[in-house]
Amino acid sequence: MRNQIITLSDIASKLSVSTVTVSKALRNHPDISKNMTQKVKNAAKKMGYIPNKAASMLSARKTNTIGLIVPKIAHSFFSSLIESIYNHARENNYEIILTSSQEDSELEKKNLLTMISMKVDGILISVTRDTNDKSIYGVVKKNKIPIVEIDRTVDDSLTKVVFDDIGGTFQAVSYAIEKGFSRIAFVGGNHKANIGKDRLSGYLRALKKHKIKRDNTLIVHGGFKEADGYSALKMFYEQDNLPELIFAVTYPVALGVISAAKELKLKIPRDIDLISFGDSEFNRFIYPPISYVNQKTDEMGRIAVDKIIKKIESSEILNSEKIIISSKFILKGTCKFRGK
Amino acid sequence: MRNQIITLSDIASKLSVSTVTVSKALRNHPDISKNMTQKVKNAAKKMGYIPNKAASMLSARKTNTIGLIVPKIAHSFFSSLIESIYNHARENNYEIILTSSQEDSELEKKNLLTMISMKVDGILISVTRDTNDKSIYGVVKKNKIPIVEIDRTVDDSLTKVVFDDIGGTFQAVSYAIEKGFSRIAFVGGNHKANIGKDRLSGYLRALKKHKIKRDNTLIVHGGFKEADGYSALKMFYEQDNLPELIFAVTYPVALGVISAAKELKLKIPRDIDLISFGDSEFNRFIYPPISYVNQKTDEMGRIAVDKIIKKIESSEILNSEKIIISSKFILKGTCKFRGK
DNA sequence: AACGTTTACTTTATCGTTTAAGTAAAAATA
DNA sequence: TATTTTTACTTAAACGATAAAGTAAACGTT
Repeated sequence: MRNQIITLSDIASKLSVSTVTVSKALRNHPDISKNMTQKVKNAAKKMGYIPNKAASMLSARKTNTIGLIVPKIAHSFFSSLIESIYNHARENNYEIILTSSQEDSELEKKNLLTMISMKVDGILISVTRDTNDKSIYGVVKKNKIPIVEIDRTVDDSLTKVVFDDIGGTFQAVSYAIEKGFSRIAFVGGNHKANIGKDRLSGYLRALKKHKIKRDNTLIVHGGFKEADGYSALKMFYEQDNLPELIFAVTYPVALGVISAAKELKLKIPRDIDLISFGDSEFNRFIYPPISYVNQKTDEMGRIAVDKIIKKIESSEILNSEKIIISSKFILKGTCKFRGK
Repeated sequence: MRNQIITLSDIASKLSVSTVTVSKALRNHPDISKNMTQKVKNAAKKMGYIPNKAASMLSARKTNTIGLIVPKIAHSFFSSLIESIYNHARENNYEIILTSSQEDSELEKKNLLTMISMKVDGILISVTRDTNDKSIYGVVKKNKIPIVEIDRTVDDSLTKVVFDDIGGTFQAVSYAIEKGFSRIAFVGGNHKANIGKDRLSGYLRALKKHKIKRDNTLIVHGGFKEADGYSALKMFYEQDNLPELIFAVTYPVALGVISAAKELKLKIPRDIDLISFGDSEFNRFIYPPISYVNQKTDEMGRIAVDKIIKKIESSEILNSEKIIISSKFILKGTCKFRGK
């Protein structure tokens, strides 16, 4: 077993042909005869040739690589999304370079530079909750790299794939109202971020439709994390302003509410009821399982990959689209009825 | 805003120096004067220069990139591990190329080739549960790429970072026995895989120490997934061979047990008790929270990254080590005592 | 003043691949 | 049969960076 790294020219000299012939043969270029193509492929296989992507990128300006930037990895929504994106990318012969911005928009900017530096063919990004300035995409645009936003977005001019945040929330909150709830809180969500803003607007729309007056003491701003749900419920309790039901802007926020409820000895759904936007694979195991607005992560990943590849592979500039994936309210163990 | 991509030679010609001067200046090479270095850096910044990694790789044979291969992404253990590896890699100025083998060892082989093709500086891998042939590393070794195995391993000759599967299981099972449990089942785990094998051996060792005879009807082979736990409990029930306590080889397996228990109307811990190897961030939310053997994923990620970087950056060939991260039994809501 | 040394650059060659531009021989066409 | 076209290659050039080798000027040293 030789441990030299095999290059095109090794194969070429072995077969006494030029490297270009080898390169073309391996790519099934019509210039090369069937016979030679086969000979080259056999030799390549036998010699254990593995192409050098760096070299081919430099020459061909194509890496077959998609850069993926998420705010967090170890998070059930994002890890499902990453998996879905990874699988669909692979089916289409693209690799994934993954970076996480850890909800830090400075790091996010660096990640964008990294992607450009690594010459990814396209970028999929879900921005941090604090990113509210689309100027972060300046470099990307300057370098003409296709980009698609997913779930969390900031730039209206870009193609994006999102859930039906407004509609899903509207449906869930309307359902609750129709079941007899009226003091419904909206908890969590940075309202600069699209998902916070849109979910809030779905909530408000539902109140309006049912002629319930907006009560700002029941709308809590904040983040998308467990701690945000936790502190919100604590606050309601301390201010003696408990709502009948909490709409949690994400599943982690809902968990925070549950956690605070446990400490305060409030029973869900008896003392306080709960719905969340999004669920997790663990929802079946908690009691009661939270009723939620579903997020079809697999579909989101698939569509996002399709869109970015379409942008990469079509030479003309496609106009931007906003793909909205329907999100429906799923009734589980909470929000069943108002009253004991 | 020009939309040309800026290269070293653009900067060079702007400053009327050679590209080499620019290249060296940007890398703080001592050949270049303070003055010139500053001038170059300013120009680079102003012109929006972003290095082309493919080019520098080709020239310098270094990508500052680590390939990460996991069997699954959307899995709480692996997503935490990925996050930890990502963060520590970034701190050390390495990027991550992520691939998932989806528990498919053929795909795993392809992923290894991809990594070589992308010229990663080193590879971190957690093999699929079916990988039992270290020959998969043939190409990697031939290409002299440093590799470190994490958690799931197959090749004794490689450096690896693992949990104390034997010791952790031994501790947990011993605890259970001391609390009065004697019919303890071991569920899940492909016993070809190291984690299955070692956890089984910790279990057997605990039985032996406490002079409990091994009962093969209580040892269930299988995978590491929820379905495996589910079917195991169903089987015990149908065969009228319920154990007093189940040691689940992974947290998902434990969830499967819970799920089956729910269907069979068996209460945990009253009718059947449960421990798992590993937990999840959701464990606090299920009732009762499962007592488990802890896995310090962050530490595992950090050590794995340290080891692979050490291998990458030291020219001499380091001999292989096996780093064992201690794993301790953590008592939560299960396995408290035997008897009603 | 004559010499070696250091400083701060430049020139040249190379990494492994692909694209563009040849070219000789074979095949098709007139 | 003479000419054009096609086939199946090759040679040359390039992608953008870096490493190695070269060089002129400034600086030290005795």
